Amino acid sequence: MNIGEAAEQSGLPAKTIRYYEDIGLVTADRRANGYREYGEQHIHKLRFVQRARGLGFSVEECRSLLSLYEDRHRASADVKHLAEARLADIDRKIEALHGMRATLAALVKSCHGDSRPDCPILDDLAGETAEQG
Amino acid sequence: MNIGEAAEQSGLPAKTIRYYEDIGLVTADRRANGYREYGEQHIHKLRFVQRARGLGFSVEECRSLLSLYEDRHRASADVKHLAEARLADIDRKIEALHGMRATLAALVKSCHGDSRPDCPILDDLAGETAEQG
DNA sequence: CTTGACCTTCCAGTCACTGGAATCTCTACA
DNA sequence: TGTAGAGATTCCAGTGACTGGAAGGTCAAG
Repeated sequence: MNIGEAAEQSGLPAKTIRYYEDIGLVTADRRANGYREYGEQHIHKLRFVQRARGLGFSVEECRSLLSLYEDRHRASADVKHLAEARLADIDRKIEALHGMRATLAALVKSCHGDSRPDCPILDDLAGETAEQG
Repeated sequence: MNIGEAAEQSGLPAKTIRYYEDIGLVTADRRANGYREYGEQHIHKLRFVQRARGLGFSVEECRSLLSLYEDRHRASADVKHLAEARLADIDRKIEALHGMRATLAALVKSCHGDSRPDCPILDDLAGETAEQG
């Protein structure tokens, strides 16, 4: 199939699929006319990457996962380590976002939000009240 | 003061301060020798930006916040709208991360993580089990 | 034979910096 | 006075993961 259908099947934009080929992540075959030709195994890999990216794995982590996936002799522990590192990343991000959220929510709550010019949010950002966060 | 001390005072790397000047966010004065000269009001703005960036505002949002901060006639409602939009962003991100976390945690849990080659994480990414997430 | 959809490559832009090279200025010390 | 070293300057390039757009080639339908 052509790249357009591969895009539909994999849920990735054609641009992104070409980009993945550029960086050597998933490489298509070529037809006589120069068009890329995708088969089931290509779609499989593209969907794999699409899903892993959706779970927050970086493109380089996707590359590792793909090669682990292709290596029939790899240990599941290798994969588990990658997944656990991602899990820790996610936990750190969630925590950081909760911190931001708390600070911002407090600021929003303290702001009367009308046409008056005094604004606790700006005052806080400017450090004109007690430092926090 | 020079950019080095401004960096210390504001908590931003000198490189970043130059970058902010490049994009017209916070512009220093210049001395006869070409060195940037920072005063209290510059440090104030730099810290403002540093804090706002730490709360997840984009550089362009920081620009808006700064100009609102400088506008003695602005309404606090304007600022509140920006902050509320950020809050909604943060909530969306937290939710997305929780989704990722749940899926990944389930995968990690189901993986025996030893030297055997079969790995539920890869199987799931490859779509070989029931689709989820 | 033309139209229009789809494909190709390549270049540039995004965001928010960051690293590094080449060069200039200032301060301290022998 | 010379020099060493810290710190300043500009400019260019790279990061990650795409995305947009231009210029042109290919294909199927009418």
